[in-house]
Amino acid sequence: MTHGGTSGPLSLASSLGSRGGVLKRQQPMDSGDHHSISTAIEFPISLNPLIDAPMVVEAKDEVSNDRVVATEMDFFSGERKDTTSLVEPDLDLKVPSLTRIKKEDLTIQTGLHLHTGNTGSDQSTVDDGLSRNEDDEEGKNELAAMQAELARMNEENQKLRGILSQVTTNFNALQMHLATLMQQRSHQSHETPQEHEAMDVKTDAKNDGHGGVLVPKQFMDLGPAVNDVEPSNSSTVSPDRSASPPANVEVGSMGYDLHKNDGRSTSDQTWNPNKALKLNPTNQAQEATMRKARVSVRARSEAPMITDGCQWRKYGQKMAKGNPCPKAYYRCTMASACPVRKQVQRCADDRSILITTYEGTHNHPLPPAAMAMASTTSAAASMLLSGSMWSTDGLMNSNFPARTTLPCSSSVATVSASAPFPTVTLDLTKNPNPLQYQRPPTGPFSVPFPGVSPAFGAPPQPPSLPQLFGQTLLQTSPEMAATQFPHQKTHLVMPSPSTAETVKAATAAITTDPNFTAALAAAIKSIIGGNHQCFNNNNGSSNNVNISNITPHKSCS
DNA sequence: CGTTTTTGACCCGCGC
DNA sequence: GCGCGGGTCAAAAACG
Repeated sequence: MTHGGTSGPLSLASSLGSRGGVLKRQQPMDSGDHHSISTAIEFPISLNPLIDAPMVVEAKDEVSNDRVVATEMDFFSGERKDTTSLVEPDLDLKVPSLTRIKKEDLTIQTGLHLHTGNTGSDQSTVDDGLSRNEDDEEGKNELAAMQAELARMNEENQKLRGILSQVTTNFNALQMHLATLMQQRSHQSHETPQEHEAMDVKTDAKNDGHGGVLVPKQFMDLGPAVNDVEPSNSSTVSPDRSASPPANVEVGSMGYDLHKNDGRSTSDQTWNPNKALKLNPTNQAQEATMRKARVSVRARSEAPMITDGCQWRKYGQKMAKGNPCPKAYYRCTMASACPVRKQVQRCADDRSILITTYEGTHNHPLPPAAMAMASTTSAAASMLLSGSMWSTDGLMNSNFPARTTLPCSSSVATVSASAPFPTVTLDLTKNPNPLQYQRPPTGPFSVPFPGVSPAFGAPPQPPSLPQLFGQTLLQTSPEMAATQFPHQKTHLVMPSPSTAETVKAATAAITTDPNFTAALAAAIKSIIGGNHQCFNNNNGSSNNVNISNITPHKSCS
């Protein structure tokens, strides 16, 4: 199970601040017959209502580092199965079932010295009255110490209850909010279909279990839910790739073939866009266009494929007309029936440029390293959605030139009406002033970034999409726009390079910079947001990418 | 032995 | 209707 939830783990750090770190308290270990017991209670808070994992309170023997006791808490029932009564008999923690507990968010360690009863062979050799009296004295002192410790533990438990109460309150508030949204959705069910779709996106974005990425329900809400009708041969899915989509993720008619059963591997069994389209003929054109919405990434890479954090299976290869390099077709295998595909092809004019085109939206939780792609597809959806605004400006019409720049003064984007599919092209191969993107003193290749390979900077390591796009959230509905402007093609092109080396360095630098991802996302959104704003350097960032001098480029076939 | 890749065949949309 | 090209399927081969 991947942790996450739309809002991510609820940090309890602030609520613990008043304790000044007391929650993480540990007494020094004793030697001999005293074992230091530390109890760690770990709290990850997930808002995913599908997750109902019990909290586990563990007590560890820090001498042997073995787990000696474990307490399992069922938050729903409040039931506790434990052997930790010696440590804290009054522990009575209740957390709603929708709350999940995890390590990183809260660690409560309590040191407790317990007499094991095994005094050791050397101690057993002492057998005079004085020693017994001393032992009695020691025993009383130890008992008093234990009682004091228990009292202190009780006090700490009170504080823990307070924390959990706060967690519960937060959860209830979020649950109320969700219920409100659902209620609003039901109230709007009588409104126009477009409004309904928009509501779907909003609601699902909060409830998709995508580990913080709000992925629009692109291509997913046009058919039966996957938990209503499962593929008949799902048992053939391999274990590591058979992770079912979240139960509330609807895998619609878009490519989900519920009838095919030829014993082939998962994706082959379940994906058949042609059959899927036939399931709902009235939406054929719309769905076809939707699925064709694409995000294309141009990046210099010697590697055969960009590292984007997802698992892919190659299902085809074709020689494309006008390009001596074959085009490879990949399908996401991180979950069964994931509709996401990508095409990888080298540029005919510059073989060092790798063109990766993504299509679709994942129907499963994504690892942090893979969130960028989902964000990218969402960004593409935003682009397409904003096409309506271009349309109102008169940009999108039958006389639209094959390649046109947006009216922004700096040629922010080019739009191609010749493209068969709505495609957003991000060109990361060009850069006029690479030095500005380097990050002294650590340099461009040592920037820590979640999900980024440490070896990223070492050529010929391919750039990774997490570095390229970060984890930006773009919450839009792609359906309408994709159908409205099926021939829309937008290019975001970095300015021209000076040398190959500087371009490589710049690419590596900007793509390792989280600020770049934010800047890029903001740029995309500003383009498509219809306000036609030029990209500005973000004052708050030292490594923002200046993409204001975007120029059209010669696209590779 | 299960999974992935390869690769020729097939399907479909589009233009003529 | 036919041919072309893009995209996908699926059997076989390769791989680990």
